[in-house]
Amino acid sequence: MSTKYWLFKTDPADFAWADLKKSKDKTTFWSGVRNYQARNYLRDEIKQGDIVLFYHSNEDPNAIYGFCEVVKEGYPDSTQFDPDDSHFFPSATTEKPIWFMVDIKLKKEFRLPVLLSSIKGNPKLKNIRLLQKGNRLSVMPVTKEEFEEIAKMGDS
DNA sequence: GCCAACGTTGGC
DNA sequence: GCCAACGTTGGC
Repeated sequence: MSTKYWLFKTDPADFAWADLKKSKDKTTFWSGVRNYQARNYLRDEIKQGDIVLFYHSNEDPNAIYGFCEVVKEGYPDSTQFDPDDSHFFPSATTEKPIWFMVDIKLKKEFRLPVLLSSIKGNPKLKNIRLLQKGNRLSVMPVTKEEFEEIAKMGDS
């Protein structure tokens, strides 16, 4: 089984790289995704051992701070059942959950965050999903080549 | 704060 | 099943 590579977006006001670093075992559950395409990735395609780039959106500057390893595969997102949670989803039941999450553990912090502007300036990354016009997916695949290029940028 | 792009909702 | 209205995302 080969490793796959992903990019997760987060608004740092909600959950930032610094929050992950403070988390127990540097591990967190990735809850709150409410988009069906992203849900399908979380439920069906993201496997233990896969690698996840960690991207901050709505920040100045936007950047990838490092990457994580998937330590638990898709399971029901508990926030969908909690009426007090902003991600509560009334039509979901524990028998028929709609939304899923995975657990990720910090694997490596980049020496230098890889800025969105640097990604845009790198011809090798011109096809990356992140740069596609109107792209709003918060969970998206990246290729091995794209991951390796970004990891190199973060280390140099 | 603006606004383009997009996903979802709901009336028909 | 269509599609207009609406809310949200996210870069600038």
